[in-house]
Order: sequence, then structure tokens, then C-alpha cells
Amino acid sequence: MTNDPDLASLAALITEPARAAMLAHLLDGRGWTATELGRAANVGASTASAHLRKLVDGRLIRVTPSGRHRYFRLADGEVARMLEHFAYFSTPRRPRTPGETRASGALRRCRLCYDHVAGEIGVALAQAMVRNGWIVDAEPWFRVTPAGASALAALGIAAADGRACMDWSERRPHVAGALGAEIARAALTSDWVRREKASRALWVTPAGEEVLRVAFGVERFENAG
Amino acid sequence: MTNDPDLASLAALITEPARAAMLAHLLDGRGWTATELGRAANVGASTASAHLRKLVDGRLIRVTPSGRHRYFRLADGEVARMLEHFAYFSTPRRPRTPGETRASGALRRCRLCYDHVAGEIGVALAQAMVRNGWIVDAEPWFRVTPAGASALAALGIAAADGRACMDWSERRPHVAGALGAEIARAALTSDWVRREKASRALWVTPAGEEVLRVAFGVERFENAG
DNA sequence: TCGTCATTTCGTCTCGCAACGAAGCATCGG
DNA sequence: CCGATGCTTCGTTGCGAGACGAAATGACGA
Repeated sequence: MTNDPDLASLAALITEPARAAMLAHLLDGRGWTATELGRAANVGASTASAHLRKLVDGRLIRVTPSGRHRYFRLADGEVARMLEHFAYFSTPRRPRTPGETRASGALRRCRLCYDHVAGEIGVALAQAMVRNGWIVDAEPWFRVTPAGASALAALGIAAADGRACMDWSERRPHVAGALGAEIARAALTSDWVRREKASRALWVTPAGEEVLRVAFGVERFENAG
Repeated sequence: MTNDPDLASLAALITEPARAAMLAHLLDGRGWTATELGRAANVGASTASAHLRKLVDGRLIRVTPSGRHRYFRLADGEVARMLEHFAYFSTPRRPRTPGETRASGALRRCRLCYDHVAGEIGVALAQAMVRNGWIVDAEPWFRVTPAGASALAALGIAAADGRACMDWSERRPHVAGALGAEIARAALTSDWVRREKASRALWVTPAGEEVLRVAFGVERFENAG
């Protein structure tokens, strides 16, 4: 009858646990091969290939061949935002034991969400930048002010508009979009944060702590390793 | 290993077509019986009952017994927002034929999204209220200004903060939350809009058109009924 | 040109789960 | 108190889809 959007077929892509694991793995924004993603999801290569095909058909991921490898990555930032929003919604529904909380501490603290910084640090950054008057939030956008543009330029960050992305662990928005990607790029190349290998978790270097505190004015800051 | 939120189990609730149909049906914010929802999803009563049980267990809906009837409704506005956001994401991924667009015209134009007004009219309302300085948007919130409070009061609408809810058909936010519910309540009781029976679609009355144009200042307005 | 390696395709198996009808429970109306 | 109605539970059936291994494909390196 009416063409209400087809919730079911999109949800089906996320429902399958192996695919969900792959998508979660891809949320670090990097490209991975079918073999690697299969290992991450605990399935064989052929099974992984079948799943990846469905995800490509569903436009959630795209593939870039490179020699005899084929690298799979999320289709775009919209997909990452959708997944994070979905995670945001599904999180509070499970009671959380203290042990669980500790177990994923590093991820909750600071992680890469596709191409930008999320977690406690990501949200603190967004709040500090708003407090400093560097950006203003206008519904789904974060717009850079003139003052913000020069302050960010001094840190090697190009001014660009950002998008608000709901953080599932903090339940407040952090900065995604072009500005989010710029910040993450600068943070990685300037060695403010380093990525844990094979994880989305980020570790804040001493230099990074300094930048956060002095340049951004992020307070309440103890590195919880 | 880490306790990334469990995307799969939440998605599984939406994946099943019968459940998706029921959820879409419940998006009108009303309570429905198992029999009615089963009919809406084209399944038998016992099958519907099993599905509804899973949705209740998953906290997406809740049930209020009343005599020998049991009324199912969405658990809260958060669920409605999540579903609409999900629909928002899934919509543009299918090419749309002209026939389809016409078919769901009424729904795209004006509909009830849980407890507030969505669609073309819903988005136009939000934009007009921002333009009038009645509300300001502050990330996930729409906050009522003093000027807005008195203007709304004159229309019989109590001032309350609203939430931004992404509209799947218009791809822009409309007003949800307490303010959205207040507006919808006033619109229905003042007979600015009337609900089509057994549908989420709303039909704007001539009086409603007048209010939209004069009081809210919504322009570009032709009723495509 | 040939082996190797990453990936996909194919065929088969199995299991989860949705669907139904019948039966059991509760509630309302007379 | 009895029949009718709405809903749920139970047992059975059948289909869809995921998992795997084996074989085919394509690309690199020697």
C-alpha cells in the first residue's frame, strides 16, 4: 500500500551476528580484507565473503580492489553515524555490571568512530569547543566561528563544518563530519593519540593530554589507561 | 572481549517483516490489540502474539491490559525516534518511481510520528517556529524562547522543550518531545488536522491551513490532499 | 610460464524460527 | 452461571539462510 521505508531489509543486514561484528570492526574507518573480517567475526573466508557481498549490495560498505586484495570499508560517514546511533539506542537497555564497565574502559574513553574521535574524549572535545566559542551547534551541524577557525588553524586543523554524531557510551553528541575528520587526522599525525592495533581504541599521549588541557581547555582529566 | 553494544539483538526485532509492519503501525502512537496488529501484519493471532511478546521483551513496546483486551503501544518516544531515524536512513537507498511517490503522498505530507506531527508540514512548522524566533535549536533540543512561549500560549499550546527528530521523508528535523506532543495535541483538539482512520496520515482542515499561514507564517502551501 | 595466495562460487547440510491450528485461560455480557 | 470473545501456550510443519569444504577464478612474484 504505502511505501513506508523498508525497515526490515536494512535491519536484516545488521541482525546477523557475523555481519554486525564485521560492521563494528569496520567502524574504525579503515579498510579490511575479507579474510581479516572473517577472522574478526569468527567465520570462514567463504562465509565472510557471502556476508560482505550482502553488505555491499545493501550499500552499507564499499569495496576497493587493490591487487589480489579487496579492501572493504564503510560506504560513508552516514553509515557510521547510523550505526553509532543504533548502538546509542541499544546500549542502555542492558543492565551493566561493574566488570563489564571496566572491561571496555579504553573504548568508552577514546575511540575512533569511522573517521573522527568519539568516547569520553570526543564528547569533552565537542563541549570544550562550544564553550570556547570555536563552534556553535545548529541542529545536525556544528559550525565553525571565525574565532574558532583561527584557534583551530593554530593547531593545524583546517576549519570545516562538522556534524553532530550521538555518542553511544556518553549519550551526548560529539563532532563528526568534515571537522571531526580533520580533528582526528591532526590528532593522529601530531601524535596526540595513537591507535591500539586492531582496535578502535585510542590512547592519549602525554603530548595529547597537554594539548587537550591547554589548547582546548578540557578539564577533569585523568588518564585511565 | 569488549562490550560493544549489542546491535544484532536489537536489529533482530526489526528485521522480521511482520514485526516491522507492526512497529510501523504503532508509530501512530495509539494502542492496538494483538488481533488488529496481526491483521495489519498479515499473520494469524497466535503468530502476532508471539511477535508482540518478543517486542515487549525487547522493551520496544509495552502493553496495558484493559478488560479482556490488551493494548500494545510503543514503549516511549525514544523508540519512535529511533524507528524514524532508522527509516530516515533506509529511505534514500531505494530508487523511487513516480508512482510510488504519489502513492504515499498523504503520508509524506503530514503524518503522526508517535505523538507529534511529521512530514512536510511537521518540518515546515519547525522551520517557521525557528524563523519566528519562537524556538532555538540546541543540538538535540528545541528550546522555547520567551517570545515563543507567549505566541504559543495564544494558540493554546503550552511551552515545553522539544526534541529534534529526523524526518525520513523530508530529511530535515521536526519537533518531537514534549513540545511536539503539545503541538499535535492542540492541532487535533482544535481541529486543525484530522487523522485518517487506521493510518498515520493527517489531513489539514481549512482552519488548519489558516492557522499555519497566519499564526505560524508557514508559506509555500498548497494542500495536495 | 608456473606455483601461490586471496577471494569467490557452488553444493550440501543443518538449525533457527516463523507460521498455523487446536487447546487452555481469562474476562465480559446476559 | 453459561456462552462468547480475545489472547496466549503448545506441538508440528516447512522454509530460509548461514556455515562449511571443495573447486574455480584472478593476480602477483619468481
